[in-house]
Amino acid sequence: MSEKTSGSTLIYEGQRIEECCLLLEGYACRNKIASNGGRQIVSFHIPGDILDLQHLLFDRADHNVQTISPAKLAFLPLTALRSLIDANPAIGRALWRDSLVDASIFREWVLNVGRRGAKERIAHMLCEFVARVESAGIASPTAFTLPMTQVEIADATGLTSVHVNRMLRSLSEEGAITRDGGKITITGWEQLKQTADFSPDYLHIAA
Amino acid sequence: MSEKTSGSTLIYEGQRIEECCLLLEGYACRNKIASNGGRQIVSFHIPGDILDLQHLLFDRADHNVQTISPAKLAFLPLTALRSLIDANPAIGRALWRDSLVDASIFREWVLNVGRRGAKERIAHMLCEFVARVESAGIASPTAFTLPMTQVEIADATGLTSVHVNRMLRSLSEEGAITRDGGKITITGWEQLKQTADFSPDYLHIAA
DNA sequence: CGCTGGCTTGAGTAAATTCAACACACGTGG
DNA sequence: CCACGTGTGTTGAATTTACTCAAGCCAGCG
Repeated sequence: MSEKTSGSTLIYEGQRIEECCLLLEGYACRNKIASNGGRQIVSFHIPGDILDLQHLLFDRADHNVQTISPAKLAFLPLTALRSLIDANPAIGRALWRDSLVDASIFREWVLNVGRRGAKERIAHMLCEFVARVESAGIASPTAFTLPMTQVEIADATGLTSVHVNRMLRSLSEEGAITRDGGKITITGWEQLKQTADFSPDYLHIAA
Repeated sequence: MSEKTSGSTLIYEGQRIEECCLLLEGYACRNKIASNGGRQIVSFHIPGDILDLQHLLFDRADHNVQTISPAKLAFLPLTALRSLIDANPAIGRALWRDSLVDASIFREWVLNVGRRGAKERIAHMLCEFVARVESAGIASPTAFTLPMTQVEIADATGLTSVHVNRMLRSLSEEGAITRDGGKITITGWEQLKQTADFSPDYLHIAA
């Protein structure tokens, strides 16, 4: 078990990997950097998530993994995990399914960044995050303050933080969210879902 | 085995799935539709690709699958595929790896659509496609005319077809590509890679 | 106390979209 | 056979969206 401060980089792109990170407490993200300097967050992670399952079958990381809050992590040696899976195929299937859910979320993100306007895009990202937090039993959508900064929201949605700020104000004026000292809470869940074009099917949550 | 015309929809979002599609000849894409009517292509597929591996573990499709050229397909019943994997774990691992490569490509697409300008974005998409075609042994990058239309390029890059047209002209003026009656060939591979910010690591091609 | 990181706001600019038209190839039906 | 519609590509002009640049605020912290 290991404690990390907010903003710690756990895995660098190109790094050779020997163990898998399990997020126990706190929040994290995966991101890639373009050569023009732009950072794109490709996923957020919540307690219980495995952050780099792909390293069971890839030996090098193709993206970075960073905490976005203070966090606690467990590191599982890949060799141990591999023999666990060999001995118990059901675990392998469950983990495979996990990585397929990951992929489904990436597809939705491509849609989100590619074909939705700025406000819808941000709203969708918020909806997805709280839907996952709720499904993990961590909190209810309406009683939860989101852990990410406006810069992180910008990097996740392919926008600038300035524009995110303006859109958040607009969402808050419409009553979908409430802001207090930079902390975002969702106070108009139905409305947020509607402006977001959010439907949770792609999360494949049902048992 | 089954033949399809260009533009056939093989799988609809929400559909219940009993078999897996293997693309034998021709090209296909996976896409999602936003409620504002926008279509986002989330991946292109080449001969040899399995188009919906995720249905081994999901019972409903979360996106559409369509041909973008005349195509030949084989359909594998999921039950048969599952018992094949149970009997032969190495096949399962190979397929799992396949789905992880898929996911890695989705991540790169999120970056592409989120953080690159229009021209780089298109160039990157073209680079990826020919890199995959080459790695599959179908053709060499420079001697291959791309199978997709400008509308499809637009839907894959999150742009409009009008803007794609202008950027293609610009790429062709720079000598990176050559166009002839709507057919695109890559005639400046090194230059295209450079404007694209393309590095093939994320394709995890190495054996 | 002075930094730093995060948030906010305004004004000007750049990028990509929208709207509108037209050209061309193709296939279909009269 | 030709007429017609459709899909694809092309181009220009006006518009919108989001970005850039710049400044300033506030809270937390060394």
